Amino acid sequence: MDYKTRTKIAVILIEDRVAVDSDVIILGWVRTIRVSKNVAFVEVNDGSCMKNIQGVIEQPENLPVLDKITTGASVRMQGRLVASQGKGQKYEIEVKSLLLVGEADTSYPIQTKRHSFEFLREIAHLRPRTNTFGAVNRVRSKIAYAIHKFYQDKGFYYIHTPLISASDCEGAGDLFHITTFDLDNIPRKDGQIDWHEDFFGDETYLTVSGQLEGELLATALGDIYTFGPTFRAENSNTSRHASEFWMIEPEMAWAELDDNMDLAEEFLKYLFRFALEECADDMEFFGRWVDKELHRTLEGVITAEFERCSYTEAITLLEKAKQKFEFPVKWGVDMQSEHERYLTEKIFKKPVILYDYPEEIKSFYMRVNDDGRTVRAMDVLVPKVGEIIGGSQREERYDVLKARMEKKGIKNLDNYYWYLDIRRWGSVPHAGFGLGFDRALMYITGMANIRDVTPFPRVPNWAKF
RNA sequence: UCCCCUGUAGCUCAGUCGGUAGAGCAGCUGACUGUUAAUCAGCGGGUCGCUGGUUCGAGCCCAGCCGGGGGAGCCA
Repeated sequence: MDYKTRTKIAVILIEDRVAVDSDVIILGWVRTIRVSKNVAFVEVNDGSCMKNIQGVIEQPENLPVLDKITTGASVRMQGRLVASQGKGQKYEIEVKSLLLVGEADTSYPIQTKRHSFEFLREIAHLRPRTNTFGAVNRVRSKIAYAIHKFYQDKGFYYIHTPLISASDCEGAGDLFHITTFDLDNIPRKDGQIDWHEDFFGDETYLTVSGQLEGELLATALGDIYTFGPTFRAENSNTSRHASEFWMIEPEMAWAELDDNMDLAEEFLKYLFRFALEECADDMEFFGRWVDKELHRTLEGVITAEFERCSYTEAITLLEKAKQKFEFPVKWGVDMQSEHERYLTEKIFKKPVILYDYPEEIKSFYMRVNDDGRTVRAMDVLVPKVGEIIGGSQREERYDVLKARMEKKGIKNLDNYYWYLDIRRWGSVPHAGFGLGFDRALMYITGMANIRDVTPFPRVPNWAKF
């Protein structure tokens, strides 16, 4: 059987680059088949696009293999591309040859009907063959590409920060330990675990962020971005949290908070527009079946000028609001998602960038304002989700940073000598932010659960496949 | 981790007052059809999440455990 020659369905149905009457070979999986005495229809999908192509067989009795061709089977279909006689598709294939490559018996779990996302999660090895998950994975790939294109076109360098980290205080959540110790026989010294005996001669973790290393590269290359996996051992059981997820973290030298805001706004708009323009077919599917408001929501972000509002102003606005909140509002408290969503959905009705948060509720590395009470942090809030980006201008003054780290109770400051060193020699103002890739994808596709935009999600109690 | 909901056929679900189970879809067989969530007829299909308790009798009531969903917190 010849697998080398084939025409992808997207080339026929999306790009419309194949002339009628051409001979084509399709390699793909049968989505559904209808056989009757005088005519049979086989719908094949090859993953190149949302759409199936329909093969028409005029004399089914001459093709006994049709008995074995069932939903889920892989086939090689050869024939002439013709304008369809039926409704619902522009082209179809007059089948000359139909070969069964891999049969699918009746236990194939994906049926020609709607399945719940919960069920499909349990068969994550097969769900990419469904319409929804085919679309999710295609868009995921395109958006990953768009991220690189956006930054590369701006002259940012893509850097790889380590996934294995020895700093236990990068700021966020619980960490996964990594070790080569025999867990039944862990070396101890004076009652304590003796990490010197471990693989790296030190206690190590999976990283929770590439930011600190990103700063090191930004203060040499100028503008950089990271795009890679991160790991959090938080016992979070929500639709928005995964234990392993991908994050984009740009970092710019010679930049202050307003530059950071400009970049974040431009970046989000670029990604959303890219999805609408480059994934039109898949996006149309999401708009029809997953979230009817999707296009309006994304267009709203693309066309809006993001509101910029200080934390202090936002608190004042929330205090004046008639809305009753579960968590009371008061200067100094961290913003709850109900507050964030009220600001972006009710007060401004568009994306909002909040900035200058109280020093006490934000991380050690954020630049302290002249008032001494606030730091140059920013969160980008969007309707329907709330916070989608978090970032800051970094503290570039050595003494101020060191004092703040001590104040925040960071032990073993010596472990961070390298982070402080870039402030000792040739320090520059710099700023950056983090965007959760999977969360951005949720926003773009309208999918409500992070487990359904990640091909093989890792969450508490689930690391299958 | 906390609060609420939930677990019955391959899938989605119903199951009344406690009397050992039913539908639609899928599958199989046949008929029919330029069909496209095809249609029509027939057939097969169950450790009611697990363990224990109450009861003459438990899918149903009680307890514990396990799984799933939604919300909250933490965050991206």
